[in-house]
Amino acid sequence: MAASDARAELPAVLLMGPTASGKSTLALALAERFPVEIVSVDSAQVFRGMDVGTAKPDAATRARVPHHLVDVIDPIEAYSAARFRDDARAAVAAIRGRGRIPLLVGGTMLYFKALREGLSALPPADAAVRASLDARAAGVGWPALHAELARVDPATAARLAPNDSQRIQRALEVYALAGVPLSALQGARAPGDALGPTLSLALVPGERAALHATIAARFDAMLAAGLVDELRGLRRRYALTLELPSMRCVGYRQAWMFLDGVIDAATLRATGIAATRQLAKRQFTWLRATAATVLDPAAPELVALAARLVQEAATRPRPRR
RNA sequence: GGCCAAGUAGCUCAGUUGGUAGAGCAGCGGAUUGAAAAUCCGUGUGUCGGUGGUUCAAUUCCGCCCUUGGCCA
Repeated sequence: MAASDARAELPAVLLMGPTASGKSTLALALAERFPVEIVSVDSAQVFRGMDVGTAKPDAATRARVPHHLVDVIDPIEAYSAARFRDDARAAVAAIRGRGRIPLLVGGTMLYFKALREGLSALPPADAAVRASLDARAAGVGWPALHAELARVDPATAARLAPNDSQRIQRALEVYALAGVPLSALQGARAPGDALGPTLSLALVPGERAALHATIAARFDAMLAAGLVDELRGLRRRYALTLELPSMRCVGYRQAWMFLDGVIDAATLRATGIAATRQLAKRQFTWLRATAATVLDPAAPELVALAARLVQEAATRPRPRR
């Protein structure tokens, strides 16, 4: 087997886990033992300038280990699962091209899914169509638009709740742009095997109470590190609104209300911590349905165990395609 | 020490003209196809502070006690 073929078959390592579970720490430990480059799978770390609240790796860390898909857009812009799928696949190919192992680390489970299973061929988001739908919903309410969806796309309407604003809007948007129902386009997915061989690891804390304590401590650390000041600066620099995807991120939304005087400091802390716990809970739900080797972050030999799994995946003979 | 008010779900509170109680938030479970740290769905038994009394029946009425807050000494 030629060396170039072996390189092309290096595994992509997927490291998934809820917020504050220790993913980054484990990833950096693996980076000391293997020639890896990290690909962030995180819908919040893509925003430039949002460093404190997204627990973004610092400059020293990024100088030591290459990080991809961090700081890719401004907070007034929007990212997407489809763009992530494209960007991540390109990054994985480039990393393999350098003979290194792509280590994809993060907690945005929809992005992992888009990467592994692919996405259907659908029209991209259209700001004008969305603005129009938002305006109509403000007048008649989302249940009325849900009823409208039921007339043009009964299959999609049937699986959506009348108040699921985001999905109703998307379904109507697709119909407006494509002229055919979303349900008619979703059947055929672009194949997800473009990722090549993968090792899927899930870092799942066994004790919820311990994770909750970690979450609280980490949010306090973010406040102490200047989360509110960071947002104040961002609001000066950009024409931000609370409705932007960036400002819906955990911590920033609460800090925004604090800066506006809607909530006090104690409420900022309480709601910020609660929102983080709720995020973690949704991530648990994804992980329970995701095929992966489960690791307990509290395991004494965690790094050694993970390293062995990566070693095995990297040296296992793989059939030529 | 006296007077007043309050003690009900993890938290903030509502309520029962006596038939053992319910909201918001939190928590927990689930969904998830170009905004996903988003969006949405489901889920509420707790010595109703303690104790004695009245009553067929007390969380509810009465007595005493405890705790907290306020006012007066």
